[in-house]
Amino acid sequence: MREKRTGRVTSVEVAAEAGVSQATVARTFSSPHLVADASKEKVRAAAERLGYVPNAIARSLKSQRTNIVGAVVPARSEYWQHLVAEISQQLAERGSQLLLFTFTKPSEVASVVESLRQYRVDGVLLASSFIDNDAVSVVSSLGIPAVAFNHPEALDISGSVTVDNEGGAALLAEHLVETGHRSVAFVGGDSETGSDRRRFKGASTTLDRHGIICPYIAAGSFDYEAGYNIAAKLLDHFGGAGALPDALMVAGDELAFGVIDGLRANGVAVPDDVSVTGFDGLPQASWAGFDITTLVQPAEELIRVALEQLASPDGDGQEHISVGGFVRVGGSTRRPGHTNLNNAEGSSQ
Amino acid sequence: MREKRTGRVTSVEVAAEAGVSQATVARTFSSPHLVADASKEKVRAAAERLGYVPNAIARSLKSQRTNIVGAVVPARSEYWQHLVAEISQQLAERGSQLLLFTFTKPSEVASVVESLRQYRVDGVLLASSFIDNDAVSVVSSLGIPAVAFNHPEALDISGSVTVDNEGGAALLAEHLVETGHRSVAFVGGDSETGSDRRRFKGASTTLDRHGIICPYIAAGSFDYEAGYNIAAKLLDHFGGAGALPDALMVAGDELAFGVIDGLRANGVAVPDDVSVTGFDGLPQASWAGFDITTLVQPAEELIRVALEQLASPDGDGQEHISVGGFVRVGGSTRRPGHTNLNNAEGSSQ
DNA sequence: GTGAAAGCGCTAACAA
DNA sequence: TTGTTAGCGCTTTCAC
Repeated sequence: MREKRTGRVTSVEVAAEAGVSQATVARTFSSPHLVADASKEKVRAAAERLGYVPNAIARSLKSQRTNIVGAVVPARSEYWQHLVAEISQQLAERGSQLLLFTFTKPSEVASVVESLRQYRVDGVLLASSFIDNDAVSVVSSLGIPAVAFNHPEALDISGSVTVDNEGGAALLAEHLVETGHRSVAFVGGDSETGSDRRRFKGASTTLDRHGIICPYIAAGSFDYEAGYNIAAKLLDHFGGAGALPDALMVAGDELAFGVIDGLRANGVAVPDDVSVTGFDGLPQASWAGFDITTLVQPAEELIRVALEQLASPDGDGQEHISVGGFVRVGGSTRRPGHTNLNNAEGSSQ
Repeated sequence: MREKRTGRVTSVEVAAEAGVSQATVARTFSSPHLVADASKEKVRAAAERLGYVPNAIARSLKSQRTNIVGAVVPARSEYWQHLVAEISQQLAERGSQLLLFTFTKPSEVASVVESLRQYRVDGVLLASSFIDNDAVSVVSSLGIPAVAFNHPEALDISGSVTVDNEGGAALLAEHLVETGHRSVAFVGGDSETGSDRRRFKGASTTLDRHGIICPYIAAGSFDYEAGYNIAAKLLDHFGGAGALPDALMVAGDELAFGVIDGLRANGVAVPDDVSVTGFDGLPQASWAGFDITTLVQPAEELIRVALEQLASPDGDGQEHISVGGFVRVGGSTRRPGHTNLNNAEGSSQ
């Protein structure tokens, strides 16, 4: 018959039970090295008997550190779901907790920020491709360290960590050129976002250097639906499957999934009629059904760098870090030697 | 030149600035109806001027409510990523925050529980198909309300909310029978989990009633990889594509994605050679590439019920609620009139 | 309607 | 090494 009075056991009660002062109990749990082994033993035993657990809320109030990091991310994004898993894991390793906020419309971000302030989180990770600069500046004006993810525009507002969008897109473009693609179009997500612009820039600049002009076509957003819907329009635009460019560079993996499915639904073969590349390196990108050539963002490293920036002696760490990704070659793009390039005769339809 | 001293403005300072007592400031933010309009006005203005935000940590310490709900979920699961988005949204509507914990191995759950205790969350949502009863009982012995998700076995330990696994699988089985399928095999995920067992039970019982014996084949886990890998073994087991049953009922959507991709990689056409059903109703299940027939779990309702249970006057709400799902018919199963049933001659390979 | 005062459970000087 | 003593910033009686 243990008498674990569910929940509200305090250090005072443990102290009484153990026959020591409350301070000794506190120290046993927060700085054990300051307590004699004998006392520690008594305290631990008493705590065990009573079912005592230190109250992190009280600790936070006193120490001004919550060990909680907030993250503000879009609710329905394969990319962010992927990152959240990584964030959560790394935070756990560092002994911190993740307070997660999701939004479906950027306008919801404002109220989220309010909660973040109230909870005095130690830092905030912002999915800021989708968050306007106003929100970012509000967050960092709170005095809580913030790091914007994929949003180097946040200059002078907060730190930021970004995959090298421009460089990554350039790598993909190079790969396409090397594998014999001579005409390429870029399918963007949300042209308001920096990621989209930079990826297009990296792609078009590189292709331009090879004498290829790369048009930008907007899908409107980064989700599957948008990709699926743009596929038919793409066919219209180019005048049929036979007239498609050699390759489509799509701004994000999830969007690319939609583009591929949309094309296939319209009888276009990928990669035989057209090669498709993605961007992100999601786990699903490696699934056999898609198996897309994509730029893999080093998620583990990105998050690690971001968390280090949050933890760094506050304020000055206003750095803007860019991390390189690498190309993963999948089956959604043709290899050299592959025939069937549309430019020749037009084999399909 | 506002003088928002980033962060640490307290109600005392606001009180001084507004020329009222600290208590009035506090009331203005926590129970405004107790404060005269005139005072409220002064306080609000002063707060605005100073950039004051109530400290939720202090509030929690005093009020013994954190307005934080914890969720413990597997890190890499499409299903749980889907639910987390929903949980987060609904919590926001209720003015609560989500403290998210992920685990890759069930053994990690223990340490998570420790954090949960320390943070005195108001309640915990447990992804307990993957969590052993020990962990569940530890959580609920904390005195914090817990609700187990898809784990009705948690009887007498905590409340639970579950989709009607057995009934759902039965619906799918009925659908298969109605659409002319005469031989069916069940591909399970983790046979240790209740969801898996119940789904198989619902399927096999129903099929049995129609004179169909349904073998159980274990993929080992619920992820894509497991599904992909089991496909080849399935072919071995049955002796080639032509010998496959009319339909495969797969225990979860993500697993089904893998099975389908694996089958296709082996030259098996879905649904022409074999129909495949899933279970969960993930957004990806509707993607054109898969478009699977599946049992849709009413996520919104499941979460709503779970949160209500957490919020209910504590303790007694030890209910075990089951919510029905519905069949979404996709293109991964054959319709009546469709030819090509293997049983006839064996058309493929 | 408002203020004074007593904590919530802990941490962190400071003494002993 | 341990105990004593202030608070951290808020909520909430209890008077006025």
